[in-house]
Amino acid sequence: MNDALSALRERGFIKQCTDEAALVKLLDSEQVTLYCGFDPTGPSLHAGHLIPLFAMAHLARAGHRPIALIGGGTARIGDPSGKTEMRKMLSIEQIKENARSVTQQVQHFLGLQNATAVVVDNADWLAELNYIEFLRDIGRHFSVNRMLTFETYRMRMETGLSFIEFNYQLLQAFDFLNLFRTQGCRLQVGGDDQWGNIVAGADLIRRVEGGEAFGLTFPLVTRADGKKMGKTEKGALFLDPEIISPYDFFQYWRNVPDEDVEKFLLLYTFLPVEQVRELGKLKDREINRAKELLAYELTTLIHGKDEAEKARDAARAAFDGDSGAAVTGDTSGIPSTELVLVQLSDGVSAADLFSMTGLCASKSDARRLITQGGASVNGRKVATVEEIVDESWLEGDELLLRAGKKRYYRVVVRR
RNA sequence: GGGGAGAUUCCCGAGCGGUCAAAGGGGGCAGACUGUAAAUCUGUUGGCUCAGCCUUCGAAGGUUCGAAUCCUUCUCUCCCCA
Repeated sequence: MNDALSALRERGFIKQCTDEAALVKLLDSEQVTLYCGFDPTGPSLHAGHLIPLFAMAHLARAGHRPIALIGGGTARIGDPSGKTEMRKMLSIEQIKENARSVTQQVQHFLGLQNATAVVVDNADWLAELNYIEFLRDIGRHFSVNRMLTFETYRMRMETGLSFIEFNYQLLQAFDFLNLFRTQGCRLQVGGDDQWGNIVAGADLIRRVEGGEAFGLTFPLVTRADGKKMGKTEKGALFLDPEIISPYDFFQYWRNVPDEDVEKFLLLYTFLPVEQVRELGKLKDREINRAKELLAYELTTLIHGKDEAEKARDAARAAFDGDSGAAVTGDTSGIPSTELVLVQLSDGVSAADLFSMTGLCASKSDARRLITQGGASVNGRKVATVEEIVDESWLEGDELLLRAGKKRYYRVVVRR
């Protein structure tokens, strides 16, 4: 379990640490229990959660004991960190449902790394808190003056901050204290936006228990092209295959900017550092090999080897040939819907087909695409808005719709 | 509690009785160029049964031949005072 921290540092995981020298010593001398929180504010984890997940996996591999804390309680409050306005409140039912799926995803990911996936939900202790007791025991340790100097709150002094959000930090600090007491948890890790909350927890432990606890944050990952990390045209890059298909997930990573490939390989795969450095040296079109590997490795971790191979093969089939030519090869990884043959025999307008598959948001959108010459079916360009697609367009049992250069969708005909 | 300002299409932000589906920018999408990259240039950006029609300018009413623009009430936000 030596050098767990330097390994993380080498891969680019470390942004801030409360007392690095002491933490190194601790990590080198014993098995450390650590935790990271995941608020179930959405139906699924997304790309932004990958950094803490990977970090926990690395620490687990080094012999330490990670706990994933699902914020079923804190999600009822809403974390103001890094947000310019209050997000809308989720219903308790919604949070519970989110917590279920998030728990599963965390367990799945950490399970693959043979990490003993301890998962706890802070609703178990926060939901029952007694307000008066909490204020007396915990609240008195927090200085409003000091909290107001934190960037998080200062920023919100402009736009407004409600009392409910102002309390978030106390609850998260209490979580840390609670895990310190019940699990012997000594370290909390999280995104850098959590720095204030994490430090507040470590402080609370020192004040209440006189114990020493540590905090460690990860950098906010950015993309070289300035686009928001993990954002797709459909929204966040969720890990749930029902929301983002493995193919689209694969494509996101396959299309990352050149400058980011090395950084992402270090953060989002377990490939050895030396190998990543070699891959990072690739130039021009060669760098695409590194991008493909990044996409393949990560898709394998999230969706499994089969899905990753299908996605990779489908992407190769769709993009390796001459653009404009009909696609040959195994495209089964590309998302698809079914169409009954009878419907096709009667002919379907191309605009309908494109909006039906979700490649275009609306029929007007499809018309626009066709007018601008960006629509094709099985390599055959849709020339006019009036174009009708019928059986003569079929290639085997399939219509491979292409919108623009990169977006594909399959329509499989059922006979 | 009192006084002031404001709520516009994905975002920012013009418009202040008809010529407004609403300037400009950002973002998105498409085309050219390419390496499924970046940069650049061009086009496009509410919906539909698309040379026409329908629904949008916080919500509900009202005035008018006609409203995003005027009036009333309501909801919310920000600022100043307490």
